[in-house]
Amino acid sequence: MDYKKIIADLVKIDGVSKEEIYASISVPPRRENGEFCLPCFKFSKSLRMSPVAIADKLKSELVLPPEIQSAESVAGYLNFKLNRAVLAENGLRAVAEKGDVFANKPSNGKTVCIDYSSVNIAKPFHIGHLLTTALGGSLYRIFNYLGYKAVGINHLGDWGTQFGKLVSAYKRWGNDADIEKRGVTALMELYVKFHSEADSEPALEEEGRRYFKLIEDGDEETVRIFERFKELTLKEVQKIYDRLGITFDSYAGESFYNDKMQPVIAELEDKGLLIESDGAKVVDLSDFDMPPCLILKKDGATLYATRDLAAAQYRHDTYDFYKCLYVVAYQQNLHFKQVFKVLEKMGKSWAADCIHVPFGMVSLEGGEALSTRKGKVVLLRDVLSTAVEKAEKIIREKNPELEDKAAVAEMVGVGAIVFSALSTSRIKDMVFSYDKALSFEGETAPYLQYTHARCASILSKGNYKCGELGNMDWNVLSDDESADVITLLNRYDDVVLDAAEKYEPCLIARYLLDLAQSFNRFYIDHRVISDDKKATAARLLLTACVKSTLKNGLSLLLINAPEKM
RNA sequence: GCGCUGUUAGCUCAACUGGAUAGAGCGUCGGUCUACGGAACCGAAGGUUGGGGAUUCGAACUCCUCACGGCGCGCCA
Repeated sequence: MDYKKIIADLVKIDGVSKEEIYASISVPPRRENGEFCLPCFKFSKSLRMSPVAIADKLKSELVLPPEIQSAESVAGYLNFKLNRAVLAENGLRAVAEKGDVFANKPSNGKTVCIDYSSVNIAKPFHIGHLLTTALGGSLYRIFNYLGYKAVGINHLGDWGTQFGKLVSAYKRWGNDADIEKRGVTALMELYVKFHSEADSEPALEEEGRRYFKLIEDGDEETVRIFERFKELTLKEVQKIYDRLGITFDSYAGESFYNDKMQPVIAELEDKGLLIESDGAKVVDLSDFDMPPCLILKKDGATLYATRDLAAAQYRHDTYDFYKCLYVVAYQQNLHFKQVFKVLEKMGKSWAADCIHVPFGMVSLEGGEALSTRKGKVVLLRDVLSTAVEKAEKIIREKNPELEDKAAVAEMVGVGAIVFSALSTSRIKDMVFSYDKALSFEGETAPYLQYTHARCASILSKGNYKCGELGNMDWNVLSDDESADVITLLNRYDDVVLDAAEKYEPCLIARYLLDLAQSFNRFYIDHRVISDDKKATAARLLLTACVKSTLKNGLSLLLINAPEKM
């Protein structure tokens, strides 16, 4: 039910289109002014009337439909109060129709590629990777929910001389049993050792380059070693993805594009875009006030941008995407601007559909940057298990009878961490602190999960049956608290749409907090289960709608909602 | 130096895209339980929205300018 449309159809202003009126309708900041309002200030000039007079005049001309209870002219605003019984009936029926578990919208035939997480081989998965992983994973679910086909791409960092160095270190100091046991940690230590040894023995650098050349040339033994490191890393990282509920449709990373760059380079050459500069080959972007985009090094080797151009072309050819998102930190703003501009200069009409979705930096308390080499890392695995342990401890205190404590603790602990990454605007920098990440009160996932469990508990006590509307008294939902909940419930699909358009899962997070808060207020003030059967039926339905919306919204944020906790 | 970005309560963040008295959480202080789950709810204190200018009936939001922080600016990715 689109109340703005009802109001826009209702109000007639000379020389102002219905669309314009629709766009002007907003929500008053305070409840006493109603659910919707039309500010009349901007019509003042063309109508040659004061806003107050306009609002007065409009009010006198209104013929109110059953959905609207009253209209009032207040200081230049035309305020509308809804008929709350009608609001409740229409609003709750609409949510109830979606069922206990919302299904994804019907397919719209559009594909959205999402490049996210993009782990580096032989590097630990630390909290610096949390944002891209959570944001991308959430956008993946949001687009699927809205009827798109999302394609998750993990653009692996699996190419470069660093891997030659790693092989070199492995050959010198590697211990298979240790690597088997400690996995990526052992690999990373080898890599760090290589660097410290190379300081005193410069020949090592050359050796590293030589091993990388062997990988490039397809030397059987070296490639086998490298492939094993790759498998090992992916196996380890998969455990994290499983805990976060994240999946990928493609692991085509840097090495995948080795044989796909030549055609792109040739095309650039053909189109006369490739020019020489200080021995390197670049695409000039001075027309756009940007530094040139480096395509080939002096020695003819390809670069980051070369690979991204090939990847974009490949994704376009393979997926025919509607949008191709790059969920990558804002450090690479310029890089993506350049790459997309080069695509545009190449005449790719789809260049405009390539979108960088930037997000802020993660640092440690005290302003320290994360650094793998300096050992300044907080492993995501450790953060997750710490959170889960804490959740388990709290469950043992608060709900010792609970079955499946471990499973619920996993949902709560992991949820808290993921939510902390998704609850604020992407672009803001984030200082990681255990204290904040492990908070389970206030604006957190456990608060939302708790509210969901509270709903579940009420529904089970009230013997609520999903889909059974039956005979109920809608008037009992006319109070402020109920109306707030129902108004919010009706905004859900708009919020998800907005989150998709802006690539901002935090909009859903904020919304869910509002919804949970308004429900908890409702809960405190109104008894759901009472002797009045019709009233009980209505309040149970409201509770069920809140529960299913919370559950669906949380799932779009990669968070599970237990029935009990 | 140039470019991008950020700056809102002690701290972390909102503000329906230019609307009415700028709202939440944490923290502080004070309340609400013989419970349909207290991981909750209510109240209080706390703001010149970084400074200054401009546009507008109206600005946290648009424009200009300054300050402070982050990031980036050719052979890494």
